[in-house]
Amino acid sequence: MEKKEEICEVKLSHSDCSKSLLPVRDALDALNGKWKLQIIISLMFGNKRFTQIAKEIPNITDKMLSKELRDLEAHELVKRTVYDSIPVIVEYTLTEHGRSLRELIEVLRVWGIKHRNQVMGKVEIGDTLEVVN
Amino acid sequence: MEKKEEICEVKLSHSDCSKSLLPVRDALDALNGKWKLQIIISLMFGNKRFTQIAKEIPNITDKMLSKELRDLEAHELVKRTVYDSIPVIVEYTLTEHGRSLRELIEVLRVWGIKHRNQVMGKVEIGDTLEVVN
DNA sequence: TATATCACTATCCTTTTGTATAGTACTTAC
DNA sequence: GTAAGTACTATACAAAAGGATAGTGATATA
Repeated sequence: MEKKEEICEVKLSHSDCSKSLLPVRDALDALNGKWKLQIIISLMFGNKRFTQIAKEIPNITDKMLSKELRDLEAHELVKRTVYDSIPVIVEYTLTEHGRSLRELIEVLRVWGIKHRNQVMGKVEIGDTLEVVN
Repeated sequence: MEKKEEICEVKLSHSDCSKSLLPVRDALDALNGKWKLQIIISLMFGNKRFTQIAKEIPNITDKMLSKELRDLEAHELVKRTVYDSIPVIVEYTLTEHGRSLRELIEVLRVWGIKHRNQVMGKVEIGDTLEVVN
């Protein structure tokens, strides 16, 4: 009978947890990898053309930018517009859905600053370290 | 002279944008991949032991869980405690710093639901699709 | 004519991520 | 004594992500 109670407890916790896991998984599927959020940030600051974005984001290669923009388009976060002027101009803009990531990015940015101060200041992790105080 | 103005505009925007990019990059470095946030969510719901976490998160393998827990420990988000009882019990808990991700996860969860409703309902993307309405 | 820009694509390679399967040393349950 | 659970590690492999470099066809600039 102890066993039965335990199962109930586990099931409840498991079910609650799953309810959180699924949407977070969905979000991560759309925003995965090193570059997507950085591209979205760049577009929030008004960048629009391929080469501009490439210059804005340190170390991104053309190949990655091209691939990630295609992914973001498929997820309806970014819109690609081709103007058939001479020469042809390709413009990238955020969709309404893409702009709705503003809050998430803000929270991530604030947490990132905290993380850098609390953890990265002490020990060198990765390659983006700059000396703190 | 048009050129000079343009350079100023780009520089300003670039500098502002970089200020956002760096912390977000820091955050992504600590939280990257498919599993870290899911593990943290699982620990927020009170799970603590290796096998429990493994059961809680769909499709994670022992190898990945083991690796990601080590990464999270290195970033001071998770604490690993060994009790030398018989048999030995290993407990994983969130650190204060790990718990500070609660808001981020909540925002991500809410956005994930919105994303599922707005985008994933229409077209099949990935393997987590369930029929909407 | 030579160089540069734009918006990419192609190729090759390495690293990381993820899967599958098995095994270990211990203990508890049946 | 057999099976199952705990907390992993080891091995082998496939797939995806990411990096480096070069090239393309257009046009614009010097």
